[in-house]
Amino acid sequence: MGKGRAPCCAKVGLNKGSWTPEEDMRLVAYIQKYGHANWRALPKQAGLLRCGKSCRLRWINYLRPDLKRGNFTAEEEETIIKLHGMLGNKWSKIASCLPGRTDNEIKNVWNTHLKKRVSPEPKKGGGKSKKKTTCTDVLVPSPSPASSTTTTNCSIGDSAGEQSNTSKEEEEEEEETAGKVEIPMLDPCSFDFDMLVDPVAPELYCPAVSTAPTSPCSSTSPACARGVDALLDLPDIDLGPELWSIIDGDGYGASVCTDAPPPAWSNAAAAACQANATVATTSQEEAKAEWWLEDLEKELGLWGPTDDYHCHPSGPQCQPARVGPPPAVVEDPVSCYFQGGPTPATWQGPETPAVITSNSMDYL
DNA sequence: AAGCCCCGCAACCGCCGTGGG
DNA sequence: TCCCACGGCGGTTGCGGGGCT
Repeated sequence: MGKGRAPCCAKVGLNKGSWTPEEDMRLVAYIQKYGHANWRALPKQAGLLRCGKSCRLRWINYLRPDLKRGNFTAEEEETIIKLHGMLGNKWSKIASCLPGRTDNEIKNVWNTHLKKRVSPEPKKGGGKSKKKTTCTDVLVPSPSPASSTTTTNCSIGDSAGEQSNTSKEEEEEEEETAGKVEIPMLDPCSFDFDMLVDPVAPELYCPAVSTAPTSPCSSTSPACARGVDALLDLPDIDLGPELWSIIDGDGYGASVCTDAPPPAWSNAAAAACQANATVATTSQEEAKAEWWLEDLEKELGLWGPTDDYHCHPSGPQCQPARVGPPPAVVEDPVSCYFQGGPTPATWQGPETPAVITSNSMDYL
């Protein structure tokens, strides 16, 4: 199949390389409002000079609100090693076992140091050892019950949680990867990995709209975040000062679900969106959406002083922006976002974003 | 202090599988 | 049944950061 396949997009004139904060904001804003039903059409509709694939990758690997940032925990490493032993380079499958982690991230981690750990290679050139905080060095601050439980639940061996630096354990891991050791608690032959929640699956963002996976109007997605409407007067919006003012709260409170969905939407998606309009506007949801958006804005450098982090001065709701307990200490909001951040972590809403809660691992 | 070199990560590239017309 | 478009996946690359000499 795949005959006569045309390029995914006309690549002439498209931006390549690193994404700019502007592009990120556009992409996020667009997806928040319209979802990502059609990646190919998305960049055009969003006013991005990017390939659809590039947008998808950027969203999946970097901009998704449920991403867990920070170093891999020992448990996660353990899981990766074991799953890799069973599945091989099925990064997406492995990623489905590690909530908040992307296949790309896992692939990188594997190629950079887990592979060496499993099958150590002689260090070349005398081994210039760069200071490298191993994944076991720093535990990802996971303020959320969700993120804290997921890794635990996903652990397969009973050694989970232990530092796996001893040579003995390395040997064991090697044996396991060679298939010589029985894998407790999980039989890859009988286990249906497809049952796992795909971290990339749209329904993660729209769990309440099963018939419209890419509908942005999920009650758990940040879809109804403030400012999105205005921001998304795309593709003609000019990312000038007015945009930032919009982002800063001028458009706050508008529910995207009250808007007519884009033509690309299916009727079901549109209906679901409309149906959810009333549901998706609870204060908690708004707060969550704002929480996430604020974090993203912060990350993108669109906000100024860090003390504005939780309470933007121009925001009309400078009060209870966040429902969950405010991060005890927010020394660095950016790193906060990327490490524990806007994930549902601090979210206390009834439907803990589903995303990839520990329930996802119940299949194990 | 400066240059070199290595490592990690983000992003790109190309192929594959699937679904629709 | 064939063709096409699209999303997804895995491999690879290149740049930037940071440690070492």
